[in-house]
Amino acid sequence: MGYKVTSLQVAQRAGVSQSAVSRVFTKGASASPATVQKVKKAAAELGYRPNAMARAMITGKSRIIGLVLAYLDNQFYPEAVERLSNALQAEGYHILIFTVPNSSDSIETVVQDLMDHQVDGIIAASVSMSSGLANLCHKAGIPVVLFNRGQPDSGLSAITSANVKGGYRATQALIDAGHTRIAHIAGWEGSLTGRDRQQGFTDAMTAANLAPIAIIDGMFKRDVAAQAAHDLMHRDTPPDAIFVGNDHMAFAVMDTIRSLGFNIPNDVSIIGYDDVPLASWAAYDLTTVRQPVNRMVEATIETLLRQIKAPTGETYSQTIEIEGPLVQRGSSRTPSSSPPKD
Amino acid sequence: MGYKVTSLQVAQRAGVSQSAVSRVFTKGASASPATVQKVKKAAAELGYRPNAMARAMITGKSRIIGLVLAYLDNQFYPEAVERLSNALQAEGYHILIFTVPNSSDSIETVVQDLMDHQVDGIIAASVSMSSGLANLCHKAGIPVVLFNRGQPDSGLSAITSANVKGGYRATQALIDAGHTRIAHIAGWEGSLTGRDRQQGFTDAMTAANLAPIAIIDGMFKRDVAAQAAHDLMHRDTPPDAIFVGNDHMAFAVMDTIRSLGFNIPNDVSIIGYDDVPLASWAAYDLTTVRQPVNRMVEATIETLLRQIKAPTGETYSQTIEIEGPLVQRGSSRTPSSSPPKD
DNA sequence: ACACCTAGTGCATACGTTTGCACAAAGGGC
DNA sequence: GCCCTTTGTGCAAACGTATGCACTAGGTGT
Repeated sequence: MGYKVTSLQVAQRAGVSQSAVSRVFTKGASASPATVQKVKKAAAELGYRPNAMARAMITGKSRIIGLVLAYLDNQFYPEAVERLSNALQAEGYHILIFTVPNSSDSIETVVQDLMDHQVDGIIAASVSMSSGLANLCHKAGIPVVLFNRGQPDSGLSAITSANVKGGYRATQALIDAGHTRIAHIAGWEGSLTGRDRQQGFTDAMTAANLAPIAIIDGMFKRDVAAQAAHDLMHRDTPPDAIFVGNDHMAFAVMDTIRSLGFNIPNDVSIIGYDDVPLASWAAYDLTTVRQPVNRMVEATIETLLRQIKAPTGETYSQTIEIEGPLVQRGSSRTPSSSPPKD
Repeated sequence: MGYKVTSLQVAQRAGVSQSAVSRVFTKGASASPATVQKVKKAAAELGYRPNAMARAMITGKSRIIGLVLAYLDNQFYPEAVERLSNALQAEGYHILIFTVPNSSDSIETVVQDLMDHQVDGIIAASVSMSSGLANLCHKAGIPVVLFNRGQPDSGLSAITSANVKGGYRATQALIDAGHTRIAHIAGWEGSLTGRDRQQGFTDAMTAANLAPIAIIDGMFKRDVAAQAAHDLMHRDTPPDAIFVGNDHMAFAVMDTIRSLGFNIPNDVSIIGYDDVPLASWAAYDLTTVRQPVNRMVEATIETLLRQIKAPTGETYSQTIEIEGPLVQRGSSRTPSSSPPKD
């Protein structure tokens, strides 16, 4: 029996007008204590709750925000999703979720889908948007925030960690520990995130007057990274340290290297990026650069809501970089644990 | 400039009525080739797309389904979410996502929220619904499918793996390998999933005429399971095998046991449940009972859509149990790798 | 040529809400 | 007791679409 109870039914049961009912349930509207009580009573008896869709249609605000993300196997994202979800829930928003392969054509249709649903805003996690698409959103007045993936001159807001600095810091730690044959298995070079971390790597190497043993694109994928690690360790002079573009790949790298009979960190030091929960588990105990998820989420939501609440036309797009510390664990040597140099 | 273009504007530009436009975009309605062409042209020029909310309001079908889930740190769920999302997307549905702590009061408000949004159906992953809540959904004509968590006489559809049989199978494998001092760190005893797996465990033990060393409630939580493992291994006669209620806990158990100086599987065999991706990674190489996510997702969606499409009033609730094999890996001994008995 | 059916179209209404407007009642300052 | 402000109320018009109904045009069978 799919009976749906409307404000009108509540109204006549409470002996007031339909508008009165609406006002009781619209926060910010005024109603006398007497009406409020009558209406609430009638509503409770009938089990009435305002229809969010009808409300959305008239106000033009759906209180739904679209979340599109590329990877879910990288442990960083489930955590981010959970936090985003909770934070937005607290603000009275809901999340329409989309997972898309990282190809630019499918994201196009997804964003269109989102716009059809009148979402109030879009959070795009680790996906790139064509400038045409960005324009489309802008025209439709839908704010977009890029999460964990900047995009140079898109005019889009973006929240990332300080990837260049983080990459630098990780590499510097390897150098400080006395490593000289250092390789980098990079994040996907098609992403700014990957390129920035790599930039930090080369900056640090150059500053230390060291030449990288190798830089290989790991595509943010386990299997690609594993293959890269395999190749690296089979060189005539294998690296004694590897900075990997994110934790997700670093785990694959560690698995591979160990299976080849090498010891971590005695033979090779490994440093990752993200500090996902798994990094701290004993089986990996991975040294890594922390991405402060909670602060990134806070910044994302604040940026998004500010844009949503802004008077139409005005645009407050902003890009924020959040720094995270290097978390020293057992997968990499420290200066004191290194063999004495010269 | 948040200009929104409506079917009416398209209509007058194409020189037809608003109804005509609607019919062109409503699949199943009829329009002459000439009108179709005129309308499509005008629509393209204006960048028109039908407003999903308005459409939802009039048809009563939002093509949105609500997904509520409790854990996201257990790797099983991100995978499930991704698959559910993709499959539903293919059917033209969208997912409104909610993460809730596993307390019955908060799920109440969440489901209410979902109903306010006129979702066409609800998928509840690993959360329990009070019978009152189940009734509410039934009255509102909103089908509910429980994913990976059955609920005895709720009248709700449920898709689970064959937990009793799975638990039995895992335990039997330990017995076959020659273990005699077997313990069980159970899933949360407040969940049917946890209880069923435990049932399988005790069944197998009884059948083999063995007494469990211990059964401890791990609550599906890493820290609780770790503590349990710690306690177990500090007993006078520690277990030589542990069946853990799910992989997520099993990893914590392995970390703990190894840190105490024991070898897996020489000192202790470990078997988990789920076969999440991480289970196959070299660092854990965990023997486990596979839950076939893809088939569970298929079944979930099929069940849900069938109920959605069913004529109102009729109810096709069904519960499906899907069997999964034991995946033998390195964390547990096999009969041949065991020391010879007698 | 007549009756008949079919496909396509426009008109108008409905979905369930919010909100501007007009107005009534009540309260406050002299 | 009068005027002015405030507060609460109902009426009616939106929001953007789908769809039953009546109607026209064109085609088919005899």
